[in-house]
Amino acid sequence: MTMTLDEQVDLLMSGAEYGDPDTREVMRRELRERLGEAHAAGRPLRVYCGYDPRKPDLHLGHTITMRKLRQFQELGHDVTFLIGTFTSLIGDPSDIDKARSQLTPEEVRENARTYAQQAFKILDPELTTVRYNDEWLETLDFADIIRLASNFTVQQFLQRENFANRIDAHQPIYLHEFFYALMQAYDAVAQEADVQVGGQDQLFNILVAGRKLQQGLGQRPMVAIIMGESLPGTDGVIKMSKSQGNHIPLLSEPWDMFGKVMSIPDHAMPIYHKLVLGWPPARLAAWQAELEAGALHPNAAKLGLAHAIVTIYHSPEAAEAARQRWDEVFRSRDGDGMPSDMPTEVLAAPERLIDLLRRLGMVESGKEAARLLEQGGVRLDGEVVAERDHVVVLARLPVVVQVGKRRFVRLIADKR
RNA sequence: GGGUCGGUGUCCCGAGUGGCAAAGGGGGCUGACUGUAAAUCAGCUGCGUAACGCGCUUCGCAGGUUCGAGUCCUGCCCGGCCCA
Repeated sequence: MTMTLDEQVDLLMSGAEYGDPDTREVMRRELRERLGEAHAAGRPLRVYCGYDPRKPDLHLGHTITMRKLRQFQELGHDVTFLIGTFTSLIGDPSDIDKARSQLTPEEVRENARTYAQQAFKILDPELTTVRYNDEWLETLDFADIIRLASNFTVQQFLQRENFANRIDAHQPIYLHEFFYALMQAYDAVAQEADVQVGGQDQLFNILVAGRKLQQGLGQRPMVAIIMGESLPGTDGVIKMSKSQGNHIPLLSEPWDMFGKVMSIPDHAMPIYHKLVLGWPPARLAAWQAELEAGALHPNAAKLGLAHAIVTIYHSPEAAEAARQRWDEVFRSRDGDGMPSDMPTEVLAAPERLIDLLRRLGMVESGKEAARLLEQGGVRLDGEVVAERDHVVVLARLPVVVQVGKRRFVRLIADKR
């Protein structure tokens, strides 16, 4: 670790974005000061990033902040992976549907438990402290909260883009949403944080609420590292999020993960390399040049990306297997295009294909099955079945039922 | 509390004159094409059926008017805006 102070600052500030250059300069300067002081005092900085455990799984989009934490970790600082157990019990205010389904403490604990496991794909478990914010938030009483709230004006909160937009759009803003920011701000105070990492959606919570509250309570305001770019989802445009249905969970199975990565549009490949694989600019530029020169085929590039990502979250072996299966299923133009492994089900008596598909859960409804048959989306051993009344007889067994390109079931007469 | 505007196809956004299974997007699914599950083009996208016919269930909730209601009336619930 022979980086100079300025090199460290450059590294840690890379990817951070604040919407205006002045703020960036301030953060940069403060970070430099702190790093210098910490070094002189021989103590590491306290760095953290908070994650909301309401959703059962983290996805690739979350790894951007984790990689930033990792950088701090590698420079010897104390990293806390903070899990917002308390905040998530309240329910996300901006998401009205979800607000109704409040989680029990047990559910939150369960999610939280796997969260840390998932995070350790990026973070060093030895060097990471996992904490839960109910540790300090639960102890606050109403008087405490009023006192905390008195550090802010309503106008300060209304300036937040999120709220300002909703006022313009005539959408509701609930009072407790203000307290959400307040709670998150208190996280920083309780931990006496030196640095907090977050995404753009946390700009207000960290830069305004968190820093102001620390200052109001006599602490030195922390340095905010707000990651500028967010990862687009599988559609290639909209920020990855579970509610958009375009996310790639860290816990997804190798084959699923591989396929999801393959489904991103070509134009999203560079940002995936940058944000998910964490490629430095030089390497990224070289890769892009190769691509543009035609030396690297886009399909090969994407296969490489999918392989690399599955390798990180599973293993090289799993990535290799997924890739092979991909070739089997999609690359063989005239082959049968079937994966080597697929679920097996028993057919004990002749059954109408429509009923069969529904029974196996390969379609949602009989209507859908009928539609798929009409459109030529259903195959038996690779042959399109068009008659909607087709009956699968026992003499055909074993037979592979295929719906669309990716749903396969092998039908057999009976188990063993 | 008063006035006013609004809540639409259980993914989202959004048209809708009393005849509507309800326009149009997005998303999703299927097919063609290809370099992939990309792009492009086409079709489909409430459920059940002995099924191109019949039935059932949908427009915040509950009633009512009507041969017939998303559309009209009444009450309630939930939101925006203005006033207090």
